[in-house]
Amino acid sequence: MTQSNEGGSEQDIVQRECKSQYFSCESNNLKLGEDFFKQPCVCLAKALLGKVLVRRCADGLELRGRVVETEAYLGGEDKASHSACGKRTERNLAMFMKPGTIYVYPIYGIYLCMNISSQGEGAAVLLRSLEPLQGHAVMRRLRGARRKESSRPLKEKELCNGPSKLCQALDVPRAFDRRDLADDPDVWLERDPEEGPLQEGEMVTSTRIGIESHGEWAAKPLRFYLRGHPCVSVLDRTAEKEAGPMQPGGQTTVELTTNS
DNA sequence: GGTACGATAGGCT
DNA sequence: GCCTATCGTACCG
Repeated sequence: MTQSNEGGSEQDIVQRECKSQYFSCESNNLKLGEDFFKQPCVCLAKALLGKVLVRRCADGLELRGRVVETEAYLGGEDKASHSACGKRTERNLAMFMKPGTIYVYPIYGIYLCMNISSQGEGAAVLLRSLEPLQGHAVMRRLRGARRKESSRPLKEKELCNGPSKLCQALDVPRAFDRRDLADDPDVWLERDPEEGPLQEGEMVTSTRIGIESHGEWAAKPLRFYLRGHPCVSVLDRTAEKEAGPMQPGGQTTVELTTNS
């Protein structure tokens, strides 16, 4: 039995979300072009925070999620990068393509991760988590596909709070590898019309996740997330303390609509 | 609520 | 044999 606060079938929910005045489907003026991606890896990783990833599905339905956590993989001397020491393979070729190129790779056999090529040889930004904005019902179905039917329902903040979860929730396939995020009908990035520039203290800088085996590069401050945001995958309380007290109004306040 | 653990799976090198 | 994860479960406060 599926249950929703708003009631109605999945189709109803989809219709309602699509009609939301907040999400105009004619939002070309919000779309980020190639110039946005043409910046150094760390700058792009920070600039992506607060931007909105849009996925237009085959049936025309649009799914949206706000980027709340990223990691920079620099290439070259960055030992944790797939492109460390300039290593170029069939798998990671997208990292060396023009800024804005999508790099999708499979991990642990069953999952995918989505990156965006930046300026810099072999450099790319990993998208680690999103705040679901539009298409929750579809995201929930996509995320539930691989879970046991008996398992507890996912909370809204759990739909996209991990690099492979967001690929599942937004139906990002391996076939998106090497496609251009600045010029693709199925997937793109938008500015959030409601969001101003990041306030001081609103971003946390931390270490990257899951790369413990890479020695000193595991300790580099190359992960960035929106402070206090419920959809961040892994919190770093130490880094948050070192960043000092939260500015008044500096905390990211988010109202998630269901099952929070 | 959180944290920690083992099991999982397939492609890449 | 390693991997930029995730899930279900157990256990703790």
